Amino acid sequence: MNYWLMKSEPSVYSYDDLIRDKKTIWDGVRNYTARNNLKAMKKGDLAFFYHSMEDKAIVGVAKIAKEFFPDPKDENWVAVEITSFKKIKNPVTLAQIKADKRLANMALVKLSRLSVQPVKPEEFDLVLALSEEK
DNA sequence: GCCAACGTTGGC
DNA sequence: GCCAACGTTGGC
Repeated sequence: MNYWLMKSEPSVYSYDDLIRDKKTIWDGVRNYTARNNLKAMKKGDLAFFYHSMEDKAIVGVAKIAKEFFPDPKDENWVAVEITSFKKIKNPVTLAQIKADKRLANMALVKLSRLSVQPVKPEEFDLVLALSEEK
């Protein structure tokens, strides 16, 4: 199983929106690196849901429900379908991640503009552990 | 094929 | 609002 991180501006589409909708099509990705990551996703993979801009925090976990298919809006690109999986207890902020040496190599820090990025299993576990802390 | 100009993302 | 980082475009 692989782990991912997908970014969204909460004012556009938030994790609470995903909870309300149960599932959503993740389309509109127009970056080759991000597209390659979408294509590498397998059904059942888990992805952190990151709120950019206002929150700058990981707020939930989504599950890949459907592997890549052509983006309904532009078939040169691809989309996946995700479902809400788990809302994180305490959001893990970008500042927290940057402050933790063990997470300093996360793509979120290194490749700050990439909207769909891979997460290492140990990073995934660490972030979840951070979210359990007060 | 190089690279300058330009556009976009997203943190600060 | 600014600007750094980075991706894309287009002239040569």
